[in-house]
Amino acid sequence: MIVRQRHTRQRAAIMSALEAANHPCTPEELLEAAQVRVASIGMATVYRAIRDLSDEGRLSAVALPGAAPRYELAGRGHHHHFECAGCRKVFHVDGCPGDLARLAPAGFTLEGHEIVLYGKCPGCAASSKSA
Amino acid sequence: MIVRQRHTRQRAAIMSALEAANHPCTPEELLEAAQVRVASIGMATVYRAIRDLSDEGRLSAVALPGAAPRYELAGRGHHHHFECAGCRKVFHVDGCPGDLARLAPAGFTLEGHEIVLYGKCPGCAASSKSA
DNA sequence: ACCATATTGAGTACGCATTCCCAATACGCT
DNA sequence: AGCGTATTGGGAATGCGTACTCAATATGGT
Repeated sequence: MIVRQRHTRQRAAIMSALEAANHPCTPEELLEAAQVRVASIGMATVYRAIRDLSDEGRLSAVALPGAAPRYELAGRGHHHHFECAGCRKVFHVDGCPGDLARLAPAGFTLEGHEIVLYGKCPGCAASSKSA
Repeated sequence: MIVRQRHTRQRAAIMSALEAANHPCTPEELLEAAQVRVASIGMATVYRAIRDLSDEGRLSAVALPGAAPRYELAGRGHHHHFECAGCRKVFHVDGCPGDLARLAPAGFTLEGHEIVLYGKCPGCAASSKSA
């Protein structure tokens, strides 16, 4: 018989870190969050988990302009992201303006789109006021 | 007297390559295009020109998700971009849906946004049909 | 509990884009 | 034309994110 994949504390720690965070995380963020549960966990394990979980379709990558990719739980449906200019954290945005096809120049076939909002998250907006 | 900056064939070649291309270019693209005019030009010069011209405000960087930054002539006003899934070239998109503030979650301050369209440019749409 | 083997952790290696280094060269003011 | 100096070219060096190596360990079916 072929053993495909084992359930390890490390992978569980990474998945629950991602669930708890509720926002797309960098590998670095995942490492720190997972270390709370499994102190000895290393970067290589985080990257392997990201690769394997992505292959299984349980994780999806979020590419952002000029930033390292983040990872979020898959199955959230079409949505976009908000990057805070203060803490650089990335949050989910549930709406979509739709109807972007009219923006595409003539002759271009539109297959998809990405929208990224920039600004301050509630925490950073508050601290920049008090500063 | 302080000599600030000299006009060199290299910098002129890079600027005119950018004007001729009429789309945001990678440093690599700029190198190749500039080599048509100044055969001996090297990457270091391209990167220096990008830095200096950006500092002067004549060039602006275009960051795209999961792709190396492109550079375009500054002063084009608010616009977005279209990345071809075939040739990976990036094109200008002149419209903007506007009114993205309502997408931002409650408590978030919106300061800017980026929209990237994906699909096929006219050339790649044609070649994928014939293939 | 045993054992075959998938997984881990730490360091090392890698790929890529970008910058540095420095002697040779080109610019442009006089 | 002469000269001081900014610029060039190209190879080497850097920084960063990510993948590999391999001995030690943990997992889970029996």
